[in-house]
Amino acid sequence: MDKLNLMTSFIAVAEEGSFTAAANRLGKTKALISTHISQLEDLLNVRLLIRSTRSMQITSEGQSYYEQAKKILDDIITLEAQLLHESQSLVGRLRISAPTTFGELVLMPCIAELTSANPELKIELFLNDRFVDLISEGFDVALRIGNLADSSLIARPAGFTQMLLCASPEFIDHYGEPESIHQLADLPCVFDTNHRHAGSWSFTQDKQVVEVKPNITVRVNSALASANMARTGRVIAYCPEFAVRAMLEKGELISLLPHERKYQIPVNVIYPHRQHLSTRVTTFTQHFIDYWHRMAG
Amino acid sequence: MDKLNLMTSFIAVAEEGSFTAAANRLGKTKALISTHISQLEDLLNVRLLIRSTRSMQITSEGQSYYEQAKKILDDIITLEAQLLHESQSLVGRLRISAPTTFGELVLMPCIAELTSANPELKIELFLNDRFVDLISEGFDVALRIGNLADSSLIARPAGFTQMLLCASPEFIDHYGEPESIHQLADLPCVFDTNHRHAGSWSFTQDKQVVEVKPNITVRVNSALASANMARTGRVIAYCPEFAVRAMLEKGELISLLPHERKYQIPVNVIYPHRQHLSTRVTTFTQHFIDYWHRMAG
DNA sequence: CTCATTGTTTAGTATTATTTAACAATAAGA
DNA sequence: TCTTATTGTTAAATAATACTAAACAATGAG
Repeated sequence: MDKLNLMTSFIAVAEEGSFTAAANRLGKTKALISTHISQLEDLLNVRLLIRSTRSMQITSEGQSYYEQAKKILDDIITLEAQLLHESQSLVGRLRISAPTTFGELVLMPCIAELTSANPELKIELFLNDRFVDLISEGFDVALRIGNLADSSLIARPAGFTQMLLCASPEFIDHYGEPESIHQLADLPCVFDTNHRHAGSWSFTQDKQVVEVKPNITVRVNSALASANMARTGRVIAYCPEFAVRAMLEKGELISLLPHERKYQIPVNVIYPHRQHLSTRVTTFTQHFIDYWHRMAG
Repeated sequence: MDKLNLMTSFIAVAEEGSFTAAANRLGKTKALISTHISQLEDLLNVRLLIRSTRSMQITSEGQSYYEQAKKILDDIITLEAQLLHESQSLVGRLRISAPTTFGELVLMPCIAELTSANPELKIELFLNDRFVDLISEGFDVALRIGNLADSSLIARPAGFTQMLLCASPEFIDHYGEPESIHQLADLPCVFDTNHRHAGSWSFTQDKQVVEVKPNITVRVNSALASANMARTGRVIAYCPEFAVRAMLEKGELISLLPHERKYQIPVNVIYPHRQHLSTRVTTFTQHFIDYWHRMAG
């Protein structure tokens, strides 16, 4: 038995002063109102209304129940409205998980735009290159670079990042510019261990993926660290474009074999469910995708 | 859909941290808890819990909903407990309707006992010899002397009052003591118009009711007034015992034909319904009935 | 006195609540 | 790595209830 329904019926009767009027107000039959009041009285074990077929009078218990029951129904309406507002406006906390270098170089300016436009939005960004359990660590959303493992999580594709082979001008002066990816087996290379395939780099040739095993002299679990390593002039690095963009623009690194079709890796926004997404999550996602297209395009 | 049920399930899940534990606590199946949470989320259009099959985490919306929903359920429990206490303890108002003379002579001492034992009980006593509509005038209880009209009201028999033929010693000195009720047709009488049968008095002889038409010289709508009239020595009165008891004890009036079986009229306590009587009503009723038996017996 | 209207009751129907059982996902233990 | 036990979800079946329609008794208005 739906107690809130009974309370609603009783409040209508108390305010209208009649079962029939209350039934009309609620769009129900008077028979239903009658059983509702009886049920409520049985439930509370208290007489709420003294009634004959023609006249009715509220008891003193009924009066005090009316006042407080009305307040409770009001509280529920207020709670629901407030909750909807909370989820549909850009206030409150948004916990984001992202890979370290990606977060440092790409996400910080993107988030800066969002927070300056929405000062009540509180972002908590956790940068970590290991795979994080969104649910148990309570993340609202995560960014993932690379192909996704099978999972119950929901992915929204945001685009791609280009992998680039890079070396410094000094490196090229010393070793000459390679003319084929197969020369990488003979040239000193730094390897970003965040990549899936341990010890090999992937390239796209004629829409086919080609794996090459470079001559690895240094391994490090950071794309930015591998780019900085290449900048010293000792090694070639294979980095996502966002990690080396600034260095390429300054001439500190040069993109090797630029006419080769390099490997593209997907960028995804991940969330742990599909329904009832808060506006915080959807707004962040859309803003990031826009930002990413501006940067890449 | 019973919203309070959904809220209860959600609160259990939030506190137990698991659907299965919540189901055990509520004595329901986990399947039900699962659908309850889904329904609540659909209803509110807000994600309350982020969950996989093994781990779960409350959202920030879920947290704020939990806190306020818990408060609302508490409010309902408090309201119901308070209401029950209000109806089951002797505090508050009790509106009583009673015939005038009966109230003045019998009820006042009876009520005095009750209120001195229960100082928080507030009695409102309305004395009136016309028939009062309990419901539209908001009476909790009424006392009725005499046979009841058909009605939807509930009657609880309290006993009887004896009708007595009375005259003063002066009257007897002057007219002599009558030897039969049939002499009343020739003796001056005062008639209490509160009686049902206009112009005749009823007696019981051999378990048969006998009607006698007295010689009415005065009519008045008050038993006490008719007793006081008899005390002047001019007339015979036919009064309920409670109206003349004090005068009989003082010798101001004498009961005529005491060996005749006089007419008994019922005393009833009336209330407008049968269920969910407040303790105020049942306590008053029981106390009155006890009091009445002490007086009569 | 009749008539219209009230709240109640009952029986029937529509809707919802709940369970059972099968399922996919996953953490723990061997 | 595989098995096992446990989690939350889902679908189908059933139990429970909400609701309505219609007939009813009570009563105030005209």
